[in-house]
Amino acid sequence: MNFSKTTSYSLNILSYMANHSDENLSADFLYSQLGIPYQYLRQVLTNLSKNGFINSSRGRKGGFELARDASTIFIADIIELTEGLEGFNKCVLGFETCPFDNKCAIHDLWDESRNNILKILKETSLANLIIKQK
Amino acid sequence: MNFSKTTSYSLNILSYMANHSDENLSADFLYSQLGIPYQYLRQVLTNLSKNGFINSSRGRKGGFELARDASTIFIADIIELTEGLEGFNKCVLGFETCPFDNKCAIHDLWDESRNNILKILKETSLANLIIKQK
DNA sequence: ATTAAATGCTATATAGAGGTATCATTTTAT
DNA sequence: ATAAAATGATACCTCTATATAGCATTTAAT
Ligand code: SF4
Ligand code: SF4
Repeated sequence: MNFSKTTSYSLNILSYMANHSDENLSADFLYSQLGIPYQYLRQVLTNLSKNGFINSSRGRKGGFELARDASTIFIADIIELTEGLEGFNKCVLGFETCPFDNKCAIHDLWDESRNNILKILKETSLANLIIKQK
Repeated sequence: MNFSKTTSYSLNILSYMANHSDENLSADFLYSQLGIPYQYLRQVLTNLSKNGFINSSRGRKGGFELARDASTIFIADIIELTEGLEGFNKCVLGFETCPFDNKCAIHDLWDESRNNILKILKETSLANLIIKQK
């Protein structure tokens, strides 16, 4: 009942970048700032780059930066990339076909909570996120 | 962002049992009713048995049944056993130490949603769950 | 007593997420 | 030109959740 590490890493990286826009950040530097294992960090950066969240520049003085304005990148977009949002559409009890006649006692309550969360994820951008960052 | 299969299987099994209390259900029969891989089902049943959720009887006509009244077994108890509830206490972005000065824009909203879910899980018993079962 | 039907136990296999290691390529500083 | 500092690409390792297999033990029916 949590996002994957890859998702968390991605959110971590992007929110950091949003707070340091206009700066070109190398994997080496990001490694020193965030606690993400270096080689895995590299892979995540490649993934974010290939999918249009960040731009990369090679060679000495190369690095990464946000590809678009932080206000246009939403948390849900990132999660969609890293692990998908399908989980939010599944039965909480994990049933493929619901065995209950109408609905079980938990169905609607769960649905509501889940929709609340989805709403948050879809409406919160990286720009919203960093407003109060140190 | 979902419960583990083991959690879902456990919930599946126990809610079925709650709806068939007083009946002694064999692994073989449960296998025919629920879609859980047989050998894994056996392991999950053993786990539930060892942890006091169900009682087992061996030999011919053996099987499993709820160890206590369905109204005393809460969803949260089951999840606590199978995967723990620690996930509900973690930062949504997966940060070990929060990099934000006060809170990020998502913190409180997330907290609220998460508490709602926890509340549901803690207040809903197997008895509540099956009220409308087929 | 014997057999069949059940759980108890435990070893092993599989798949996927997470993590590591290397070499190739590009760019900049000297 | 050469070396250094960076990303691109890819192969492999490891760990855990999930799944499979088989033998041991218990109980009930005959
Ligand atoms: S009613 Fe309950 S069991 Fe059925 S799909 Fe909804 S949450 Fe799942
Ligand atoms: S403020 Fe945001 S980043 Fe910090 S702990 Fe809360 S959710 Fe995580």
